[in-house]
Amino acid sequence: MTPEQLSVAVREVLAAAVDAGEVALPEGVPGDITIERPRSRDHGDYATNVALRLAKDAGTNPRALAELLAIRLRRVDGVAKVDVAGPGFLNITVSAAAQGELARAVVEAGENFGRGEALAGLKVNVEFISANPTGPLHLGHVRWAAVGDAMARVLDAAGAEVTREFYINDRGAQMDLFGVSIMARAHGTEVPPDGYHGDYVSDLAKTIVDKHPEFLHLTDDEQRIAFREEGYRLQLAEQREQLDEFRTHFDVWTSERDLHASAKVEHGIDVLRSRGSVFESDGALWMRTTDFGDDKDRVLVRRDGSFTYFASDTAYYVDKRERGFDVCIYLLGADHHGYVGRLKAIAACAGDDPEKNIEVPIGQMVRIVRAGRELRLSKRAGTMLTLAEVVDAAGVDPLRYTLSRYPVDSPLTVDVDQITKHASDNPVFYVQYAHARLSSILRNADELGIDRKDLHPELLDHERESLLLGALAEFPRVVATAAELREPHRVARYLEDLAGTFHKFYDDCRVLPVGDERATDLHRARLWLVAATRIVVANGLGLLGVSAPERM
RNA sequence: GCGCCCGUAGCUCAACGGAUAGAGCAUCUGACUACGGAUCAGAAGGUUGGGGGUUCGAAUCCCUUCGGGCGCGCCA
Repeated sequence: MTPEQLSVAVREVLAAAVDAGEVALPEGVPGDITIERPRSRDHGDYATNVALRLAKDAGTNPRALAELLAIRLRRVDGVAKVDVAGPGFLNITVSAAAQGELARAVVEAGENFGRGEALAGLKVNVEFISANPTGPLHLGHVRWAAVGDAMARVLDAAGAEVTREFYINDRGAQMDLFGVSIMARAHGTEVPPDGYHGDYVSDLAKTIVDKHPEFLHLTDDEQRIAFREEGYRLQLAEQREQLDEFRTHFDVWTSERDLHASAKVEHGIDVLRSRGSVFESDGALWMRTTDFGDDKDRVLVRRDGSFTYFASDTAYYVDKRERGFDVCIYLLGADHHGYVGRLKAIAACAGDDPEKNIEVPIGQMVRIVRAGRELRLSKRAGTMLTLAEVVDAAGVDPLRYTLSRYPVDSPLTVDVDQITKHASDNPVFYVQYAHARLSSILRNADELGIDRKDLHPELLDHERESLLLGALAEFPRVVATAAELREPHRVARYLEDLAGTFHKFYDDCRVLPVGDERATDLHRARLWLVAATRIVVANGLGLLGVSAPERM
């Protein structure tokens, strides 16, 4: 019996009580009845606070209402016990047979277990990282690579149609500065103070000169462009390669230049003009974002006729909506949170609902500590820790896991020594180990020739079996909640809890026969449970883009 | 100055407005001649920064105050 089924049962019980005239609910029977897993085992398998919530409407006290509902609830098939506790909670214990059936359901659903329809029909665009192509991706970007990808996977699992998108900021002054910096290195001259000083610029210069020695003989103006363009090409290719290795794949790469080249910027401005949000002043073209909560109006076209970065943003949003996305998610770092107001204003100016069509979760910065001291990452100063370096040192799985197990709106401190040298402390191994153990049991069962033909769910009545089944039943709700709240870290936390519940079960409940012992129905029932648990662990790790190893 | 985010165990962090605030790491004590000890059992560790308020119930919502991070360009 799953929480979903229980929720339905409670609603039916309420309706029946109303029909029987035992209780009056002027506001009707609520559709959303909360069934939760109580923290304490003493409070049953499930608990609901309906009586607390409805007492006022029913004009009675919560405990009396709870007692009344308990009587009917006890008659529901699969319900073993109902207690009224505390201020009026209903604590429900499910029968082992009803609970054990879940093992079969999970095994039959396989990799689809946990997937749902909560967000079915919703077209979602998730944009993240969107780094400038003027340097390697660094640890600061990696959090969004891990979280953004996990978010996309979770949204997909909840039924949404998801597109992962990377916006390439390949226009503007910083690109020229990048070109000039490479050129300086190629000639062995000083990089300008506000240029890019990292060692990688020298490497780029060398690579480019080796390949294109003729660049050095071009005019200065030609060289600036040649080095800029070649550097751009190499750097973008490197970013893609590193993200590929990090198992973060984008469906769409949109270049800011392309928005301009394809006249989408003009089109975007036209769209907003037609909605009356564009005006001219001081020889510049503006968007009246203050109509929608922005703290100041924004310039689209400068007095000299050139487009601002904001114009690209505007056009980009219009373009996304014209491509049919219902929701555009921009995962930004806290250093960009000043954009939230204007992005929301863009949506509003375009006639959309800024509360619905656009979401801008702000990820707090990753503080990076090494040997007790904070590292400051700066691309221009050249002090950074690249994605490639950290992946080499820590491995993709531990890194992805570490970065996606925290909510993005909390600042995160990563100790580089911790994540590299002491990788075995990482909770990812606790979860992966559970998967390896589960796989091992299933392998051994195969070798012993034990099948799982008949499931006798009522035999799974050990407390640890019950806890494990209860944990498995939570998975679909965890996925749905993670998707709705855009909080993939919930999946990681759930997996740690599930792995712990499994390890405890393993410790107390022998799964396979010992020695010459014959396989009993209990062995087989536990094997079903093991098979189901393995599936859920694997599915959960998959949502985080972390591998589920059969052996470690 | 204005705005956004954060403040929870020694450290890193959890906790759809729910019951006795939980994990991991670190510390201490135990458990392998049976399915993987990368595990398990247990101990210790807290005025959820402070103060008000809302209600059956607040770490969570509101106000206030203190502390930390970040942002406020016709830059990108």
